[in-house]
Amino acid sequence: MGRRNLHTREELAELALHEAAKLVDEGGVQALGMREVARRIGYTVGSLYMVFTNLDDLIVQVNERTVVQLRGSLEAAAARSREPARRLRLLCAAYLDFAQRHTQRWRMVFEHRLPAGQPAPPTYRGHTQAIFRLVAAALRDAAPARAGAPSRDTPEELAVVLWSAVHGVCMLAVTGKLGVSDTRASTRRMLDLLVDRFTSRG
Amino acid sequence: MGRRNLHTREELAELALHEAAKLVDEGGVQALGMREVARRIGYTVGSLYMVFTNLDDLIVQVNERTVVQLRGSLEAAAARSREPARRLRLLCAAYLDFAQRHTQRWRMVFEHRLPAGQPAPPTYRGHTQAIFRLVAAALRDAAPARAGAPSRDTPEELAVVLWSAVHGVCMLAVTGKLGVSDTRASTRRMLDLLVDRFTSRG
DNA sequence: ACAGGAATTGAACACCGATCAATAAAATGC
DNA sequence: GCATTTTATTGATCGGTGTTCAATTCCTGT
Repeated sequence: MGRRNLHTREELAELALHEAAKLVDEGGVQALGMREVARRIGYTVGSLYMVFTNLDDLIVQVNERTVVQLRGSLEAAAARSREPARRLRLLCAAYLDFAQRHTQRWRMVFEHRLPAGQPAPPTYRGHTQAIFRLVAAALRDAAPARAGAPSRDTPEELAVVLWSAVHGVCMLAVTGKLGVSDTRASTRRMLDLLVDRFTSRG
Repeated sequence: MGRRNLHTREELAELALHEAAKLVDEGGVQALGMREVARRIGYTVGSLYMVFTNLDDLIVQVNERTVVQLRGSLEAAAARSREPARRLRLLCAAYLDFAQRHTQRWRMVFEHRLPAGQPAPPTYRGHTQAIFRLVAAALRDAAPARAGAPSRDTPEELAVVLWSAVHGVCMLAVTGKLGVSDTRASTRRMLDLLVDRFTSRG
């Protein structure tokens, strides 16, 4: 077959990314292969290489979408309450919810290694930092409430620490590496406990 | 070549596991392959399959050793102080140190997926729980010091939360997914901050 | 010394990501 | 409307992987 022009390059990329994401959700990174993606969108491998430089590129672009989606979920959660402490808890719940609903894609974001060379695309950092800013804002709003000795630590630093911690709890819970019961409810309790302890002194 | 009997099965496994660990340390999971391991220990692939059922089996056994080594490091750290708060900080420092020294092998422990079927071997859980017990013990020792209202949360629950949090900080720091500066010193500060906040109310 | 068994190999298989000449259809010029 | 150029698409191909297994070669017990 020669050229068909059924889809533009953008459409082809869209199809591929969509199907790739589905593939990952179904069977983890391991299930993601160029041939399988091509088959599912009705093309052959060669066509994918017109749009993606290689498999890593495809993965990075899927990850980028996942991060955008995650950021959206967290922003929606943050908008649901003006009360800082409650907002933090909503953020945690949203993060855990996302990790549990899109476990495979979420893991891929954090576990994929790109080969030796250069780092993730700059847009990654943008979204990551936006997430940190959501947490930092909540922490900043929470801090003045506790009068008295103001903390030496900036909300930005605190946000990084707190969110890394939340991330760790979600990751171990979701991957079952805790060796303990990992019910949805118990994990939420753990997160509440973490935030409680973390914010109990400003 | 026929049988040589240069090594017993155990020795062969030992050689393979040792070289596999080195391979991972050098180039991550990606660098670990049956053929390469075989080449390095002076055998061919076939021989490896006398000792390991497949690559996943090899990986799991490398991971098991890593976990044992990690547990040893943490136990040594815990033995270095009887003062609970200080002991917690030593445990954190030891964990971070291990993650930074053996980054690739450490990541493999948490990131490796074994295919669909059964979970990690039971010895895994044993060591994992031993680690949690170290943390729980320190927390238990720390709790009575703060008199007044005793916490409703058991030290075991607290240990799981705290250690998951510590794990998250170490992981994001070590993999550079934070998007912020990830110097050794700053990460240790983050861990101290986390433990501080976490234990400031018993 | 011999037979039986066990260790070791190397070729094979099926799959993967990646490349690229060949091809067929659309786009363009006339 | 026809010829030419351009471009999308294919499918065969390459080197690599994990895995299997018949064949080989040596050790071991008698």
